[in-house]
Amino acid sequence: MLKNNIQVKDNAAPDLGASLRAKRKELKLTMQSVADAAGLSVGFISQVERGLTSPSLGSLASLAAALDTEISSFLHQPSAGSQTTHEASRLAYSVADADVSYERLSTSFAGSKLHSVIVHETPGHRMEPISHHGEEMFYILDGEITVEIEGEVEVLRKGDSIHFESRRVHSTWNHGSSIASILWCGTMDVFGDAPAPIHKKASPQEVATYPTGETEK
Amino acid sequence: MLKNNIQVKDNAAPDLGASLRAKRKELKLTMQSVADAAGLSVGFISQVERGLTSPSLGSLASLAAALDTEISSFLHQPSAGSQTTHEASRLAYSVADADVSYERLSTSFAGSKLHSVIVHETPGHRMEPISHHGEEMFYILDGEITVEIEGEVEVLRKGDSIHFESRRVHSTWNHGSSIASILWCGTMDVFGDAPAPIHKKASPQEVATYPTGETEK
DNA sequence: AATTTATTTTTAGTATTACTAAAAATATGG
DNA sequence: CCATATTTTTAGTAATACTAAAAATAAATT
Repeated sequence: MLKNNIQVKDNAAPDLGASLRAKRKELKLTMQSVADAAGLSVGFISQVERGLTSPSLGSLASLAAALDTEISSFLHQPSAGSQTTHEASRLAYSVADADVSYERLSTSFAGSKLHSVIVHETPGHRMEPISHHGEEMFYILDGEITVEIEGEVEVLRKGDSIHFESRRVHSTWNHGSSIASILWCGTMDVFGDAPAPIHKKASPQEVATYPTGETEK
Repeated sequence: MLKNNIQVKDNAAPDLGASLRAKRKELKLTMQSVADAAGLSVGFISQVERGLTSPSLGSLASLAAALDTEISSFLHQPSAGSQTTHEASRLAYSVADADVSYERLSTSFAGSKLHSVIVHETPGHRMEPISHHGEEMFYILDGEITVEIEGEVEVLRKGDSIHFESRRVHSTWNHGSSIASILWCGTMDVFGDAPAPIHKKASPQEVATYPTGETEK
């Protein structure tokens, strides 16, 4: 008997079970209820949460749905991607605080309407909700962020993008543990080369509160 | 015998197989090579890519690794009317020839002026000189290209960018030995959602890189 | 054209494991 | 304490993930 098949085992998701459990606890749900909601058995939930077994994609999808969470949230991977930063000679400058730095990409010429910049955001940093004219696009070069547009929350990871009208109230949050680099492209003049009033209507508690003292690891 | 378990089936990921295939094609890899890299069999790859079976999480992880992509990229859930695109769930389509493929990033809504797309260019390929209205920006995600703008020649490598008025005659050339991936962003409607004639020839037939006549199940 | 050779699809079968149901264990609390 | 809710364990099966090899298709070569 040849036994040359490689054991990939639970290499898939480091602590998928733990994540599922954490989420369930966060929602204060019982195994029974999520089992029902997902059409699975309690015992199985227990096994999955403790990593004794790995759910199928279908079950994981049901599980994620029962927990009202995106399936990919449970599958963080140590990203084997390369990241050579040889984009030399671009000076990064920070405005206001040191949590964010910018690398300007676009130039400005007469009548230019297109602006682009790479934004580096430190872990935990939030971009306050804002609304203005024009439209914009993000492309995640590295790391991951949470984007909220008029209540809709999306998680963007490396390679993902989003395109929307700037007038819709939007905010971002680097929920990850590493710096997020976002390639921003839009029609609004973010550099102030031309007068462009940023209508900042940041209401105090308009945004959902993320940190509830949860001990995230 | 009770048969009350609901068939969630391939509800997990709408077109996970298609995504995997698209990514493989994009990297110009053969089933054999990814099978080897992932420690799986060719036949199985075939089955997975056509949605005949669903890989386990472990296998999916191996597969993602073999394709140098984050696992979550393949598991994007259909969220309500989002304008988000996720890597690998974006289907690349090629126009005219197979030397170039595109991954559309931007959507189009009323009055949208911003368009973005990722362009993959094979080594040696040239983009013919062109001039049109608007402005545009390149950002090199991978590989390197030579850009010529009104006689001025520039070499752009990973992480570099360029921004210019589209009316200036411009052309690009992948002088490197690997596929160049360029994030393109501009004000011209390259997708034809609105009337904007590009250098398009008489063949508006967009040939998907997929097998013609996919047998949908 | 044929005849290679590479690449993908199909087929059939097995070994793995995802999953269940029910019983033990552990906690919760009145 | 007792009663109930919740989680863990156990044992077994039904499903399917996966393989190996053959058939089919496509792509080169002569």
